Amino acid sequence: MGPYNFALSWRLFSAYAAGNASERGSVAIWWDGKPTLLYLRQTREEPPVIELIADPMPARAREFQSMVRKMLHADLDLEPFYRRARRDKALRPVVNALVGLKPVRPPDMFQMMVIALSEQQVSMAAAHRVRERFLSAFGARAGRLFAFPRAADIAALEAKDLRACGFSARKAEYLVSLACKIAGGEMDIASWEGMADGELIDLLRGYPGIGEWTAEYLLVRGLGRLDVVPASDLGVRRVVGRYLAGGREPTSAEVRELLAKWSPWRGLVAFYLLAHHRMATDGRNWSLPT
DNA sequence: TACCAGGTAAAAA
DNA sequence: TTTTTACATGGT
Repeated sequence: MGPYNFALSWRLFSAYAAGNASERGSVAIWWDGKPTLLYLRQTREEPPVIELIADPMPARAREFQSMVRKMLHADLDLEPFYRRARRDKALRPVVNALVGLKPVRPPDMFQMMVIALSEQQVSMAAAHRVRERFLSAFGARAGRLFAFPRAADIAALEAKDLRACGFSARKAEYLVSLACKIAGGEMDIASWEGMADGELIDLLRGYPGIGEWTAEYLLVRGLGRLDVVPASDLGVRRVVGRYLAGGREPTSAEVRELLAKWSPWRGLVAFYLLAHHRMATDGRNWSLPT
């Protein structure tokens, strides 16, 4: 199904994955009640295939593969997006430089909530360090990596336990409360599947700790709702300003206007702009392994 | 040393 | 109703 640049996609995903994933294609996840280490790589055959090795090989192999396919957006066809983007002066060089890039999403929505809450307000570097401490304290070791703790694991903790990782007292309370709601069934993630983006954003915003930014972030990054944009996101505002508005820094309302014409790929456009800008500026060596 | 960083909710005005 | 403030950590 169209191009897939796994190495590039994984590098962007793993850059801030703390101790959960490595740059070379491994990631620790929970499966069948056990912390499991996965290795992923793309073969050189034509067409390329994503090879998947788990240690130990997991139960329910078919379900397992389906979960991995979701993580990788394996069923996303980029071609319609590229056809549209290549007709646009601003987007053409961006997509041409990043052909085959897809977002990688965490396998678990509670994990995505931990990531989102950790990234509220503070720098990516600060959030990254907090998650490292969180993982080493409460994660489940799989090889040299850690699987994120599940909601039920965190539901059993006190807010002060999370405070010790560097979460603010309020974020710590929100995370324990969210964990309790998921573990207790009050928050039914399976039921989100059939809901429209806007409806689901409104639902999520009703939970303490989840504001507009977080709700939108959870949808696009955690659920793969690629038309959703966290328009108030500072990074999004900056790249949309840089690539689509002559360099000034737009408000979130202006971001929504500037991206309106990209539906149903508004979130994907923001992702591509962020990726392109990061690779151009952050000093990391983004060149792919040979 | 300040100040800012991929926000949120509660207090104050 | 709208505006202001506290919050935690890491980089500059």
